[in-house]
Amino acid sequence: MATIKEVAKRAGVSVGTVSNIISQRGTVSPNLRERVLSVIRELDYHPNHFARGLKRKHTKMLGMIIPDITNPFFPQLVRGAEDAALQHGYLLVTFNTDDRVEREQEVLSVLRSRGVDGILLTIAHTVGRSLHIERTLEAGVPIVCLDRIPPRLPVDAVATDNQKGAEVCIRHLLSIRHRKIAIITGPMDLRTAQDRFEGYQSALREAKLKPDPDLIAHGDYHLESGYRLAKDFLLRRTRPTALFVSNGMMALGVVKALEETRFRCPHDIAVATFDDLPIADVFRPRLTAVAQPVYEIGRRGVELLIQRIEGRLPNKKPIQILLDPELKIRESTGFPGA
Amino acid sequence: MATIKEVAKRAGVSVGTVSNIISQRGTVSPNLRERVLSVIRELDYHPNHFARGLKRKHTKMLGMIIPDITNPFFPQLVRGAEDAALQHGYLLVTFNTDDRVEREQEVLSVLRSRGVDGILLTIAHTVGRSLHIERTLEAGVPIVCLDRIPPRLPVDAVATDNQKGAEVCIRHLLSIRHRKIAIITGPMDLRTAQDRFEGYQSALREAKLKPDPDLIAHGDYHLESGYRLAKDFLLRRTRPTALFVSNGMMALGVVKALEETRFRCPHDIAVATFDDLPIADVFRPRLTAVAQPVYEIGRRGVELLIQRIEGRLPNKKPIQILLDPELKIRESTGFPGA
DNA sequence: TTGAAAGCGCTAACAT
DNA sequence: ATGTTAGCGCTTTCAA
Repeated sequence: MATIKEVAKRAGVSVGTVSNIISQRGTVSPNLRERVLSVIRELDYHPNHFARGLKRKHTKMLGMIIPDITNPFFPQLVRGAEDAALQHGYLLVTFNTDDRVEREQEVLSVLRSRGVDGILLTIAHTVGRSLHIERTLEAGVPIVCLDRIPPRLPVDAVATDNQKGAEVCIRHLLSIRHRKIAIITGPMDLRTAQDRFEGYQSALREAKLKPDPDLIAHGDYHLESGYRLAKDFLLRRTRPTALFVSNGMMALGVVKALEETRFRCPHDIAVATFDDLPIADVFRPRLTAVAQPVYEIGRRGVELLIQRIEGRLPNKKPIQILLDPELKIRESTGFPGA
Repeated sequence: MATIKEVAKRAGVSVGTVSNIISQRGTVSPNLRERVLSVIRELDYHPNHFARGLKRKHTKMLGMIIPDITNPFFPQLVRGAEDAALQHGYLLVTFNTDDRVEREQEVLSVLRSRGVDGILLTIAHTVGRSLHIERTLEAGVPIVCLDRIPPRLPVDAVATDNQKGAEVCIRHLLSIRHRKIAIITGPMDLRTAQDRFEGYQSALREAKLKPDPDLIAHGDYHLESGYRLAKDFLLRRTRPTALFVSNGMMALGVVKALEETRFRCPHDIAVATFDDLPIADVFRPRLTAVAQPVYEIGRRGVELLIQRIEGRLPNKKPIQILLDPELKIRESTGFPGA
């Protein structure tokens, strides 16, 4: 590895000058700059970030903690974050927690000792307060929560407006004359699941319908529960006419149940889902879905985090950004009036 | 952030002693060690990784470069790598290249200047030689190639035995009496695609069948090409009786084509594919697939890389590990003799 | 416009 | 057994 010293020597200048040139600071004569730049190329010189970090007091490293990269929701989130981070000269280090709080704690600790400048966090599905998060915050490491907003914790966050998404979707179902609309919820200790459920209920109330306990099934956001609960609904004597699924993984389970039981959609039952997984395009009929701006959440999250890190925010008050989802009406709910 | 100096001062010892204690080196009297340790706790001292990296010449950071985390093949690869890296005390930093060589170059440069100890690389789909890779290798940064092995470049690698996988699969098709077996290949400048194609051909030759150009279609590993090429095959006057698809993304496209054209599988055409995407479980009929040990490739890749980094390998000779895939026979090819 | 030199926090070789 | 100290590669005054 060539060092700045070697570059300086070879170019016949001082290290200070080379430093000025690579950091685009100060004033250097064009011919000198040219000469130095060419030596840099020649020697295949890459500045050492550790020496730099040591001096500059920041690592330009961001940590990202997600439950599981293997869940098709997250790759897009990571992509959005990575693209934004790189654009701003930050490195992104990701970790999976498998939705386990102990793992989240461990990872947080690793990240801290590595001195990351800030952390993007999609919290593990947790019940109580999150002391490890508060402690990290207190230690002065900024955190931006993504997708899931921890209850009772003042923290920067970027997420989808889940309630609105569910409302819009249920309203659409109502508008095409559905009255027996079932829901498979997420795990009710998660805010996203609560909000989507709340949206479901408020849309029904709006239409003067009262939520029927028989039409409510509690899943856990995993494929298996979608499969099982959908089968339950399908195999009843009186089927609901429509089914709203609270996330994409469970919707995959629902599709599986549909394929297996050979009920036709939307003929026998209409299906709409939260999340528009890229993969969903493959099924017929294509699924009506509440598409979350996942990539955008990652992007905005990083931008908010960097603003916080660089002190470009007016005050300490946490900022929570809610992004609008988009309802994509497709064949699985039939067509209005059909 | 407390420094080692403050710890030393507060504990009334020299920095050298503190350093010895945290690195568990040298010999320190138990009482001194106790005293220092308690000061460390008291001050909430975390060693600065940058100063350490600057000195020790290693960062305990691994870079991982993949084409696109959004492609369902890669999350598992990343997971395997991450789990192994963490286990060995390394941090894993991932990057997407979108299969673009320029991006691969940029990323390699970022990684180098960040001083990663080694790099896991799934090369971008490229034609010519890869100078940037050779240069990185020359600069002494070990690289382990994953999944795709670059042609004409002596480098450590871990991949699936692609030829064998294709052979086993085609042999199975032959064993259940298929004779008109079509193939959708990958991009032929990729070794994996070549090898799978080679396996297809050699299995046919073995059965004294000569490959029929009409049954060979060249795709590009993306969903769209699988969709389009499958439709071509399906809409012919004389359909092939079986179709072998060279990767999972294209298989998704094939399923889409099947759903759209309403041909029945395996009745009208049998389908088998390379790659067993987790998502595939949702389709009916379930797809016969050559399952790659993806997670394992990631794991073994990291292990090989760390051995190389830590100089625990006997010599400089590149090690290429080929892992056996597993044929999962399912309904999409019907049952033997059916 | 350019150069010299003092650290950043830590490790490791060398003294004591 | 413990302390001293010279760097690691870079940035950043300050001086020339």
